[in-house]
Amino acid sequence: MLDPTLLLLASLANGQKHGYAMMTDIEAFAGIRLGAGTLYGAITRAEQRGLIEPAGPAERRQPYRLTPAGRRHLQERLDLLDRVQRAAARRQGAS
Amino acid sequence: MLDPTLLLLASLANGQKHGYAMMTDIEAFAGIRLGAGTLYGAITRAEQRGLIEPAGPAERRQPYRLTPAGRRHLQERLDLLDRVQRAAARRQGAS
DNA sequence: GTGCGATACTACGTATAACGTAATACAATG
DNA sequence: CATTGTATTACGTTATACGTAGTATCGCAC
Repeated sequence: MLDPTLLLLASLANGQKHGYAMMTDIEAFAGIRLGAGTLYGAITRAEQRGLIEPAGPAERRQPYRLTPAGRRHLQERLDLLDRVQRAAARRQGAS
Repeated sequence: MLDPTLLLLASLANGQKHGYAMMTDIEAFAGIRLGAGTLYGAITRAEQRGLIEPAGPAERRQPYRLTPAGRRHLQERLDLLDRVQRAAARRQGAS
């Protein structure tokens, strides 16, 4: 539907969060409930790609924050999203 | 990256097109070049889901058009995209 | 009229990742 | 002290994104 990675990055744009907090946050701001498998999978991959990083050592829960690369990546995605959304909406409206 | 289905529906919002035309159109308006496998796979699935339908019989090339359901689906996606984009952009800007 | 690139689509195989679910554990609340 | 919410890991399945190769037709140049 919508790239979980984007949702995750968007959630962290706000400040650091741990996985479960991202889950509820994403549900609140996007209306999309990511399952555990989807979310934590995406987190692991985003960390491997250097888009997010652990913020402090893990206890019971592991907070993450955006890296500079992650913030750049998010911005690029958002710009693309905006371009596509506008182009498509123009067509929908007009046709 | 961005759901091929959305791109395909957006491309058809403009008027009916066959596969290859969608490919070049999508590249032009979104800057995303979908490979043959991705595009025609998405077309087949979109047709099965009743989002698009063949516009006339196939000769060498098969044009498709949006169904009403497809147009509705596109609109919903675009609304969602817009909401998420705005929410995330606000966070990026502020934070 | 032949060669060649663009058009148009089909048919693969592979890899990834989305998704659901179950399991675990601790924390808080009644 | 039992139940619900928090927080994460583990795992199997399935869908699908993606690339590539193959086929065929078309149009244009030479």
